[in-house]
Formats: sequence, structure tokens, C-alpha cells
Amino acid sequence: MSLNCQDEVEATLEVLVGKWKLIILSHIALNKTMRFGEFQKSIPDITKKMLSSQLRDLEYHGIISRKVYNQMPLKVEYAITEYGESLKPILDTLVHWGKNHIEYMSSQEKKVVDSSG
Amino acid sequence: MSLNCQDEVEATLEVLVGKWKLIILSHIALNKTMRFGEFQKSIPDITKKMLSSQLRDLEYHGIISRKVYNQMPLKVEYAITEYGESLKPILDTLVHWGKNHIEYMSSQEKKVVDSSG
DNA sequence: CGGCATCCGGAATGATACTG
DNA sequence: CAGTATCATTCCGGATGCCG
Repeated sequence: MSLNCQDEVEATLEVLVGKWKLIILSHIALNKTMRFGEFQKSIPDITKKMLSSQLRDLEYHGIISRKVYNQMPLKVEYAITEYGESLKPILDTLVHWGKNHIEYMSSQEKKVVDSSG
Repeated sequence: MSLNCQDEVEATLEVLVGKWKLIILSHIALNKTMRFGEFQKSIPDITKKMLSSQLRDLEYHGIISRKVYNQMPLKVEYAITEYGESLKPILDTLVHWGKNHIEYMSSQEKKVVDSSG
């Protein structure tokens, strides 16, 4: 059996690659449903085009679902699928490590700021 | 308190972004030390330039260490740092999900292959 | 052996305008 | 409101050659 897990990591990366996918997931994982505009408010720096394309990718891979309401004004709701939920452990470890890393970095920063004080 | 974890995810991504970083980590996490050439053998598709730059990034962020032996022929050993070890849970969840995803995809494939049989 | 410098193409991302 | 179309740009990563 192979000890290195390159294929598995690559398979996961294929689904999660993209500047905004994990950001999007970190939001939708916490809500039952989210609308296009809500994503834009939550993620100010993302453009419509990027949001749209990343959402489509995630939908293609079965991570999120998309429901259109035929009404005016238009309404579209996104939700995380059951399969998408299986990504939560990844998100959790990412958030956990990031939290620790931010603390680590700010503790490193103090040593630098020291010279200006 | 903030419920969305965008900053944390982004902080983690800043360290892990790059086509090969997680692949590299998935290899070095299983070995005490690895040499430049060993990475090349383990990851046939990576170029010297990419390997070099990704290793430098990881070293910069304190994830791996680099030790040069002043001898001919040149010898350089890379190792995962203690801080780098803290990424293992992320790798584990990635590998775990990837494994499951590969099975999921191959089960989807059968339905398609069906038409050629 | 391990790695950097240079050049280069294509993919990823962004800005803006337009649409049902 | 929720996108798409188009054009511009940035940047990642690959090919190659040179170096200690």
C-alpha cells in the first residue's frame, strides 16, 4: 500500500482550489441558506463574476445546491448539500489552525514593532 | 463574537496556497528528512523551479527547515518543523476526504461507463 | 546535486457594462 | 436581484540554461 497520500490530497484540492471556495464554504457552512447578495455582503472583495463562477464550480462538484425562485425581484438560494457537509472537518481544522497562526504571527510582530517604540 | 471564520481560513490559505505545497507536505510529513532529489522523484511532475520556490515559501512560514551540508556533491535536507507538524490534522482531513471522494467519483463513473458496455 | 535567473504562455482573477 | 459578456491584467507555473 502507498504511504504517501498524494492522490487523495490532489482529489480534494481539485474540488477546493480557487481563491474563494473555502471562504464561501466557511460562510455557507454556518447558514441554512444564503442568497447571492448575502455572499457579496459577507465577502466584500469578491466580484460578481468570481462569486458566480466559484458557486458554479461548487455546485458542479455537488458541494452546494442552488434553488431559483421564479419571482420578481429574482431570488436564488444556495445551501450546502449533505455531501458538502462532509467538508466541515476540513473547514474546522483550517479555522482552528488559522486562529492559532494569527496569534503566532501577532506574537512575532511585537518583536518587530519593538524598534518603533 | 464573529461567527464566520473568514480571517482564520484566509490566514491558513496564505500559508498553504500554491499548487504543490500540500503535496510536498503530504510527503515530508511521513519522513524525518527529505532531500531535494527525493522530492523530485516522489513528485515527478514538479519542476525544479516550482519545488524550490514552494520549499522556500514553506521555510519562510516556519513549516519546514532546511539544512545544508557543505560537501560535494551538495546535500540539502528538508524536515518538517514542530510548527509544521501542527498542520498534520489538516493533511489528515484532506486525505480522508479525498479518499472518500475518489470512491464517490468512481461510483459515479460506472453509471457513465454503462453506456459503452 | 541543488538551485537561481530569465523568458514566456496560459490560466486565474478583476473591472465594467449589460440583461432578464 | 442575480447573474452573463467582454475586455484587461495579474500572476502562477513551465522550459531552458547557467552556476557553485
